[in-house]
Amino acid sequence: MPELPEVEVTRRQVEPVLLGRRIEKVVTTSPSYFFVTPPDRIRERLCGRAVDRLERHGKYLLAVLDDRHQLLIHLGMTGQLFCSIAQSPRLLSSTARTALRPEAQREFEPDRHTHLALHFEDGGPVVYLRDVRKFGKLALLGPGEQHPRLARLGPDALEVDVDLLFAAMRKRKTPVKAILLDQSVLAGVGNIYADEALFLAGVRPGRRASRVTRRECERLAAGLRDVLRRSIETGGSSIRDYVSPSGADGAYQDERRVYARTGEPCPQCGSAIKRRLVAQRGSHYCPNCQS
DNA sequence: ATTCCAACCTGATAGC
DNA sequence: TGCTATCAGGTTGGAA
Repeated sequence: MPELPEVEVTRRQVEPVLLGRRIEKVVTTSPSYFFVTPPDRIRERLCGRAVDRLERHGKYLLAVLDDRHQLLIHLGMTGQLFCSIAQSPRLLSSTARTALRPEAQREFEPDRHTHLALHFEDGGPVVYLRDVRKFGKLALLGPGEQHPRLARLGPDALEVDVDLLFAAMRKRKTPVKAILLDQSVLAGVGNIYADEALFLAGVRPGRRASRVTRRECERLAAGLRDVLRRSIETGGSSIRDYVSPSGADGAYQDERRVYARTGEPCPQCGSAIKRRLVAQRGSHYCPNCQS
């Protein structure tokens, strides 16, 4: 699901759709794992409010309301935040999609996975939050309240600092990839971009963090910055469930060097990309270019 | 103090 | 065709 670039692309596209529009009606699904705050409270609280701004903290989105309450959104693995003028065929299952004629694919119809729909007084575009697996989270926070999950986040991965990264690696016998995925060290890096940055740095994901040199940390930091920035530029990765709020698929997956390319030739040396479990996550690397 | 691991869900796909 | 097993971009809380 969405990592930093996908969440940032979502934020940039959805914020202008939200700003200055009064919410008239809120539709939710039933209480579930997804709703940290019960859906009836969310409906009641959002009704009549407007969103002042949409912030991103790591992989979290935070909608700040005009009454200073805040709606915290995590997209989990399959979460999608988008609006009705940006329908996308990708929102349907592939089988359901192929059954539709192109002209019938345009209008998004809320389904059982659409856990939140915001309708506005102006009658304009509806904003939807959809999450098939319900690993995402929706929580309402009071004015000035900080959710413990946000409090634990490290600095944003776009501003990765070499010294900080290197310090986090010292004395840790855990794989370097586990450090990159640790949101309290760096906020926003997930499985795809961890693998991509490790490739650019020439470091295997399973290497002990304490064995990563300062020089390699510099390459890792640069790799992370490059990969995250470039992905935001191209609209994020759309490997499985992610679809940008505009409905266009992100294009970054075409630039992936190793992620989900098991068996394909390494773009640098041609060796077959390997896959193995590191830190309980599927990890991809070139056995020749990465040590 | 770290590291591991199951759990939260549903859907797509590979293999038989 | 259809069934089963495996795999998914995340995070947590508790066990080891």
